[in-house]
Amino acid sequence: MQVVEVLIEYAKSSLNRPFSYFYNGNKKLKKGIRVLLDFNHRDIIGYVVKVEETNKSIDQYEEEKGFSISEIKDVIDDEPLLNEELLSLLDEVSSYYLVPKISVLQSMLPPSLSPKKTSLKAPKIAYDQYLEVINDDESDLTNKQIELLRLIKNDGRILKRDVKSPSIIEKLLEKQRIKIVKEEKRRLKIPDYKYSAPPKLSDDQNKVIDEFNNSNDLVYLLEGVTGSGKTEVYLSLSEQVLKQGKSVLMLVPEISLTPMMVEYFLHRFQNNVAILHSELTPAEKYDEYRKINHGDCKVVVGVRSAIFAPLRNIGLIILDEEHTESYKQDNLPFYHAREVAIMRAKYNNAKVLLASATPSLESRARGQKGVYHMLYLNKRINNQKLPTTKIVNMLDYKNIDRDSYIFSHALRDALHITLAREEQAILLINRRGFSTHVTCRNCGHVFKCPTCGIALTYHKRDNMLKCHHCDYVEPMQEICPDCGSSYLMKTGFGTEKIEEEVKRLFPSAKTLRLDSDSAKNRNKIPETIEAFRKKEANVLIGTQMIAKGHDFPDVTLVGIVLADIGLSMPSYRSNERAFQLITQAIGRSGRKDKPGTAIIQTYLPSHYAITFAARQDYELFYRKEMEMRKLQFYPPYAYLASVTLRAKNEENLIENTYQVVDFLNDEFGDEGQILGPSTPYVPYDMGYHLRNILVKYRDPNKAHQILEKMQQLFAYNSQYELLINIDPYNF
DNA sequence: TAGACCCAATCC
DNA sequence: GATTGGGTCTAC
Repeated sequence: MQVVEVLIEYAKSSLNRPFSYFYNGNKKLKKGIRVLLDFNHRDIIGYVVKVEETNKSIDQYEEEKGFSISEIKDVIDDEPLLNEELLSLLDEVSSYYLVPKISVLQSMLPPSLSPKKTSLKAPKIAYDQYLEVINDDESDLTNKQIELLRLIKNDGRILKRDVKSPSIIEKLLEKQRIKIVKEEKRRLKIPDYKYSAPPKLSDDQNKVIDEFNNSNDLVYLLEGVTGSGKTEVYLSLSEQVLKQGKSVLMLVPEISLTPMMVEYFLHRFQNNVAILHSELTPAEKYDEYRKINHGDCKVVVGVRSAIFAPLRNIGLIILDEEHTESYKQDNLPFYHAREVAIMRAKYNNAKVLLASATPSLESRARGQKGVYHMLYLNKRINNQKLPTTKIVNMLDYKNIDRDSYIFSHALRDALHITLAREEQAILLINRRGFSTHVTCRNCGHVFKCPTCGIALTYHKRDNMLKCHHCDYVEPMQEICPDCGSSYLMKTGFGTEKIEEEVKRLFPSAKTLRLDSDSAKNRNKIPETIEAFRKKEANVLIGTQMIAKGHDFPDVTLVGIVLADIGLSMPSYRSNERAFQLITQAIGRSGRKDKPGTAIIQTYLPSHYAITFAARQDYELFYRKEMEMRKLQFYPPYAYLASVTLRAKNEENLIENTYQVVDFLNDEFGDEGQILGPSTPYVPYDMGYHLRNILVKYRDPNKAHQILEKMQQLFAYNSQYELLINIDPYNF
């Protein structure tokens, strides 16, 4: 009898322990395979972490262990799913982030291989069938048969489904002239790119590459202004690494926003490139995964989760736009791709290259301290000038256009001039929908999401109220459900409202809107971007997704309709976010030979995040923000962990949260600061109430011990659920 | 995580 | 007395 210990598919810390099952079949079970189990009257998938051969009887075994064990229902895999490196990475990630191991496994593997019940229904390997000649003897064949035989011989082989007459194939097979060869199919369609030779590098680019090559540090931070040629540095370094027989992992924030990076890599490395991102279908993901795993592709371009790609012998890991928050997963397993990249680089003896025009404060600070090796690309390749920027104080009514409380005179005039010149403008408003709140003027009722408790946003196009946190939607009401008054007020504005304003003020303007509402399917984003680039419209209105690295040669005006939105978010990172967003958005104005203008409307005209962004001065912003972080004891001067408790019963929840707070206060003493409990911005979730605790500390090793102890004491509890987020972003 | 189980409320 | 609904518990 074989006895195995398995991790079960439920990603909960209270179930993050092995369960035992026996197996009497004739397969030799291995660590790292999936098995089908009966767990508490349900069929689930388990992941085998230990196999033991025993002569004991089941009764004996149960007696010893003190629990009953049942039999494995089915064995799913023959071979382990993960290689040695990923297995050790699994341990490292789950222990660093204090998250259930199974949650890390589920992030590492594509849906078809994931230890989840749904993987059983996920796509299998698809094959292409090819016809190949084994004997070209043409005797006793009909003319049609000879024709096909010659065709196949000529091409070497042809796809079976391309041949229209299956009967002729049958005959040729019967007469043993041809055979069918099955080959794994790659369902992701990638255009055939011709190799494009590298352009001649600038002196600055060569300097960066030399410095990178001639040092032995683990992590490099490349601070390079937009348009300084970072991509070519990535490509050159990747080429070198491939020549050494090693592989390359290239991470990008979101593929739909940066299809350019994928194209560059495909041009240089063709079918050596695998692509991994969230918009692939499960079948496509599975195929890409296997190609990487088999070593058919040595370059992976992908988003956050691609950091777990099963590449072997990695030489280089690049994170483009390293400051991007999408590198941090904000649900289980809460990992940050940068930290996982460093773990993998250590194991593989590889290097990590982080790059950004506006690096995250924590990376830049590590660069300052010499933990990361700083590299710089300060000059734009074609020496474009920075746009002229104007900050408009929206508190001063004299600045505001009376006809439109949203537009200032400055922005309206600038837009007018831009349209008259037949140039293009981008209007950024980092909020989608029409208005942000709907309130009853009579009784003060605010329409809120019943599942998460945040205010609903009015969307005019479909006359619905939508929750921007979950996917809750309800029809817009005409009367207040509390008092029956019909005096409902819509306050605040988003992209929809701006689009309407532009159309009202400039009836001849052609507008395009791009936000996650208008971009429902995966082609919509590149389509809209392309339409705007082709000048099918002259005003592009959108959320932050229009601010990212696109190149629009005819945009000469960028208007930031309200720069304060990010700043009012309750997070220690809100200044950093606002600075990065404004800096990036302004950078879209005035490419090529035409000078650009940017207009920033704000109620906080002297806020340093806005003034430094207007001047595109990263260094000054960095210094000022570092002072603030030091003063307030936030990263990079402190480490953070957040603890969230989630329960149905709010009274118990509050009491339990205080117990956890007391425990943390006792354990940390003056080695940490415990903030909270507080009610999160999103106060509840599917009928569960939430409370947050924020822990700040200097010594991550000590903190890790305490948090682990806390988890053991409090997480194994059915009254509430306890979630730990190490290095959280939203606090 | 989700089925089983338990208890109370509700029905006729 | 049977049925329904909500809350809690537990898993090998």
